[in-house]
Amino acid sequence: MQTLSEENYLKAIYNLDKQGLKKITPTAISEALNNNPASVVDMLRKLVEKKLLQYEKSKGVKLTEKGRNIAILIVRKHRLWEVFLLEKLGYGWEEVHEMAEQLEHVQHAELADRLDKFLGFPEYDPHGDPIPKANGETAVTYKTVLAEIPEGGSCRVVAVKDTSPAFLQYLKKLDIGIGTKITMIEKIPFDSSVIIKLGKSNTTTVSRVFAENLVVHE
Amino acid sequence: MQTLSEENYLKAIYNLDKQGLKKITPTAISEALNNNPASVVDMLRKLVEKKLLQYEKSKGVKLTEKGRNIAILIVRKHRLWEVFLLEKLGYGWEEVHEMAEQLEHVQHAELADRLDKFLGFPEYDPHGDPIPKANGETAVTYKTVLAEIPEGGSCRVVAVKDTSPAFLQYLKKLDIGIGTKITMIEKIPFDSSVIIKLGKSNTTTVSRVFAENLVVHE
DNA sequence: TATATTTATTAGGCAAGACTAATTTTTCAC
DNA sequence: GTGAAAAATTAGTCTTGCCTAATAAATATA
Ligand SMILES: [Mn+2]
Ligand SMILES: [Mn+2]
Ligand SMILES: [Mn+2]
Ligand SMILES: [Mn+2]
Repeated sequence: MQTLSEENYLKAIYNLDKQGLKKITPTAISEALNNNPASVVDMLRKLVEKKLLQYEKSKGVKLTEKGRNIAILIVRKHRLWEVFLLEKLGYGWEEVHEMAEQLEHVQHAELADRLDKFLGFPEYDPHGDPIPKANGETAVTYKTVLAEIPEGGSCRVVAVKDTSPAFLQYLKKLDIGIGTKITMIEKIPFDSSVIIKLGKSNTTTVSRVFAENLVVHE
Repeated sequence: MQTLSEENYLKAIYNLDKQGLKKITPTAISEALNNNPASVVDMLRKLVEKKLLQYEKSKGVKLTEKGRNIAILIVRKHRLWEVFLLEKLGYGWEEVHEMAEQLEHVQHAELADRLDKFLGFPEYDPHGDPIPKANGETAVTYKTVLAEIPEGGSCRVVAVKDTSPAFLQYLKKLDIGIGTKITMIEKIPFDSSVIIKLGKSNTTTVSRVFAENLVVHE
């Protein structure tokens, strides 16, 4: 059994790995958890002791099979609870993440599977992230962001990278959600803002930061 | 905002009060929480500081309005989550309490009300305990236990006092649940065991401890 | 390669929440 | 009312998880 804090470290490390970070360092982890590298070093020692990860200064941090399984289960629970909160309790997609951060730590052997079944085995969470299956398999995450689409190209929104209420509320205001079709009209060289067209409606200009946090496909 | 530990103290004190204990002492609280009176004294100091309760050695502990409201909300969430786990996820009544102990601490202003609505505003939890309403009102709890029914008298199960899996599994085995009709056949003076009849089926003998943990009405 | 900068680690502390072992109060019994 | 027993409180520790400051190690840079 792990503490809540240990679970959050495992999840953070798992996510950094999924994001493609090749060398996972104490500093990277401390940035993800918004705490101090010294605290991370303490905790890494403890997690190595518990055989949940390996740490060599040259290679960085690697989860063991056991550590990764725990991390996957937490992510699975997190995303399933987000679906529950949105679909069953009617919360908005900008509200569910914070509660899921608490719910993901609720412990019971069958909980994830029962929730999964109750929700009808959803494949994606409200932010477009794939929900790991009971056997631990996870669909590949799309990595292309709107900023990478060439002028004239078009795509559909498949996920958001940033799940902060600020970003999600802005998307809601622009009427952009998972599945929305976007055409890249023009890229402004000065500050990398982009002009896009939503469906067949009017065009909008969004910032570089915006365009780098919207995950698209096609 | 309170810590998880503070919430558990408030809930324990609220429950002792509901059970009719006139003077709530550090020892009583430590027994409810399965910890040490010395720890309780530390925490009481902190909760007095936060104006969540008052403590005078002569009168014992009393929750303030603020403290009681927090306690009621925790109990409300606990019981609503129990209904959710039983009705929506299909758990048994002996399994839900442990998870509800975790879920009751999930924080969000609207959570209890949304859950309540989703569940169809249930009045009682799986163990027969009344679910506090959004405005804080709570139906009176029945207090008569099976042991108090006179020979020849009959009654219906309305709740269980003990919610441990051991007791609930035993009840399940005896096919006793909320609503089951029981007739008191005989009380054995020697050890206060009682012989009861379930519905119109056969008779069974149960212990004094058993008879004191089954709440009945009529 | 030597120096500057960044990163990692160690050392020393702090707050929360619990515990054990005194010690002081209260309560009970006679 | 006195002495014994029970309850409450205090004192002193421990663990977890975090922090800051100091030091050591690794990287970059010139
Ligand atoms: Mn989330
Ligand atoms: Mn999500
Ligand atoms: Mn319960
Ligand atoms: Mn209950």
